[in-house]
Amino acid sequence: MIEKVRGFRDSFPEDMVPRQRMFDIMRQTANKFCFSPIDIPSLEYLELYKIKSGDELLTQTFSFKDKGGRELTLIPEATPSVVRMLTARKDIRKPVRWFCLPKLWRYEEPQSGRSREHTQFNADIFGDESLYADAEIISLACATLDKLGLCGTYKVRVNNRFLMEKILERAGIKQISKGYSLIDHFKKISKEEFEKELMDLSDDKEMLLALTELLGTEIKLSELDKKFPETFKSGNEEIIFRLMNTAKLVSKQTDAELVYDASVVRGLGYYTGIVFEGFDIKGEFRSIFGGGRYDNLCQLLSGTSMEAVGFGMGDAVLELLLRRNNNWDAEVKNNSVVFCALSKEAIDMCFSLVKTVREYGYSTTVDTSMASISNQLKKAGANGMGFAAILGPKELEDKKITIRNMKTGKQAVGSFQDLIQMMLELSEN
RNA sequence: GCCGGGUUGGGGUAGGGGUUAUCCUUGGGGACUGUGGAUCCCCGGACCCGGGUUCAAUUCCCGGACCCGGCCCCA
Repeated sequence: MIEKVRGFRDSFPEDMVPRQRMFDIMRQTANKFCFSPIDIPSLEYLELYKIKSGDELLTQTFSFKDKGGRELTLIPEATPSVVRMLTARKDIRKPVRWFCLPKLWRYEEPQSGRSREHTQFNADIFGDESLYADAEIISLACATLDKLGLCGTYKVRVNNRFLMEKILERAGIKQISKGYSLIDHFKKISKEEFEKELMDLSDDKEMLLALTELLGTEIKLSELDKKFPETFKSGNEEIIFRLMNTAKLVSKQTDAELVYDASVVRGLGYYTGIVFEGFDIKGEFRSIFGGGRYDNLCQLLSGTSMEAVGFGMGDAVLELLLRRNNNWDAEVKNNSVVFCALSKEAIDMCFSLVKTVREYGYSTTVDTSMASISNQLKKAGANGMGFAAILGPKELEDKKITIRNMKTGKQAVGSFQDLIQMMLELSEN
């Protein structure tokens, strides 16, 4: 027996059914927001990731040399490929709204909500620098979660990289990237530890105190202009208003709570405006989705300048969340029928009926086991079938068929032609 | 890459230096001779791998693999 590869997961029907339902909702929601589907390759040149990322990322890729000595890698993220595809075409009208559901791979230690292979719902808007694009991206992420039945269980924490830069400068912090790195750890390390490390970055104790205070506070975006500390406000009014207006637009699409949270900086260096993360309100899991504006990345990767804003939503954390909300079941399909054949002749007859039944939108199969009727019905019930169509010597003689609603137990007998009609009638009650 | 805890049939478990390895469940078959998850009967199925200690290891020791969780990182 050969074991499966570390960090990879087998997915059996009981998981794939709810997972497909989740992916279907992602696709449907993206379609409703007029995002077009694309697909990206699973392999790219490692080079594609060297440009924007440090060595850290490269050690966490599944990469190898192909037979021609080229360095390839299973893709660790979607954005570079999407950008490569977009900039390869000069004829695409802006703005561009694209989404995809690629599998991504990361060579790191598996832990809760994170395996070495996962699927990510990825959506971007290119060529639109406006706050409307920011709002649409966040709205799509929220609308998807709402549609999954998660409304009220999550909130979105928002920040803006420009605003943070100004704040760090005002706090006297010169090493901006070190500042971000420390802020990223704000929620993970103790307050004492944090303050100690913060003091190393600047001498302005008063400002650092104000910064620590701000980092520990969540402000509703609708009240940002009133509640934002005066110390950091002047000169940043424009960014604050943009954040507020973005939130106002998002609130037309979702009831999800949007809060300003200075500790959200995202690990990435390449974000250039708004950054955001979706969080489970109970705080049990890692972030549900994350994203932001990255207006400079296209230029870096391809030499073509292009504004962009997008998000990624992994399936692993989402699955944990849906499981916790008891929304991860393989539900009974009312439009499924099993033909219970009780004789050889009946089996033949069943097979000449299934095509029509399928054309009417039902999922159907024939039970050819020739087991007793009670065993066949037992099996049908266990398999969650909506109907059982029973065909035995009795029915064959009369050229009729018995149809049973497996949920209600109600039955009807009629001609083969009436089968669909009988199922419709049995569905109604 | 690092740290902690695990690993007994498909799932959940009991046990334990020498036994036919326990029980539940799932799966397969059958009875109830054409109407459902009941009951009864039968069957299949496991000690993660390698090395060491020992007369003897599934059990003890060491290493590895994998699983769970955490660090790093989060694209």
